[in-house]
Amino acid sequence: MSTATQTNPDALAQRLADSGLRSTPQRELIYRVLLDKRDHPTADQVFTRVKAELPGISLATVYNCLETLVQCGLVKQVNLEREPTRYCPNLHPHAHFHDERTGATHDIDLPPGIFSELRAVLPPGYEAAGVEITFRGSAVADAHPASVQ
Amino acid sequence: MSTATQTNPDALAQRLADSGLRSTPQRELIYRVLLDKRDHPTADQVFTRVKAELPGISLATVYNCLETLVQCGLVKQVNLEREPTRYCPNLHPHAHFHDERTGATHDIDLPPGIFSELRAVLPPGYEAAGVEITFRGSAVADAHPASVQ
DNA sequence: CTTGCAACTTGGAATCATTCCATTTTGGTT
DNA sequence: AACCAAAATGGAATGATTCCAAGTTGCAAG
Repeated sequence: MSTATQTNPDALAQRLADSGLRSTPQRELIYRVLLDKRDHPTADQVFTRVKAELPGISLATVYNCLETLVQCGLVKQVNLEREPTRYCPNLHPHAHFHDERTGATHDIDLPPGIFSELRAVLPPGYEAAGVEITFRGSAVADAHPASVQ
Repeated sequence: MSTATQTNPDALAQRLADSGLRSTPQRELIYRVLLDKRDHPTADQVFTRVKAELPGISLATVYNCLETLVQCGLVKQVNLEREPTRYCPNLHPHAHFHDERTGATHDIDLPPGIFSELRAVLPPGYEAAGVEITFRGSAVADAHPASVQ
């Protein structure tokens, strides 16, 4: 597996360099925080977590860094309804399951074939660069402990 | 086909009554405007269109009425990224295609089987009440004139 | 009818995530 | 060691949406 699809702390410096961007303590910390607890935090939640280690950081910087990570392709934005944007370092193709009872968002791994099946439903002339699949419902406790928010 | 899944102007009074709500000129007009031009307008766009016929209406009322129509089940909200919410009177199960070049949103009819296929990818313990599928890409002009925005 | 009143509408203020901006700081080069 | 573009910072601005308090209206009961 190439660094491009991995989600490890060291991928950051490489990715930044590839894009002609600098590695900064703020960017490194924010990326580390995202990898550390993969519960799809909002910018504000990231801000809170990051302040514990770097009290002087500003919310604007958190937004800036998250944006940078998204540009680099190391992090994906997840938008559910009109709620604040959430950030996800899982680069594998996956869907999201929004548990309406708990408010948690779980990652759902997808079988490789599903995307071609979905593209097949598009009428001629439609070229899809990406598909986003979001389930909404409720899940039994601890089905996927790692992705509970 | 029952009134419940139709999208015609007369379904409104019935649906409102069923929910113990009143039929008002504002609600009727807003619903009519949505049926009239199915281009997934924002609340603001609905406001503009509705003012032409009812100049005294307020934006707050437009939000209120749209919310009421959503509650009744006659209209669905469509959220794309962080953009303003759009409103859609198409009650048939369908996906959305967001054309990044034009900004337009097209409805994509889905074959009936697709939902069970998608539910099949959920791990045990996950109960999906709904699925939302959004494509992002570009489409050739006039592929679906009726749903171009 | 007409009265009563809860439901509805209205305009303006408030909210809140996010972006913008002007200024200061910093990483890395010459 | 000086330089400078890139980055960080705090605070103001933005924009969609919601909230609120006051005025209006649909309609059911008398």
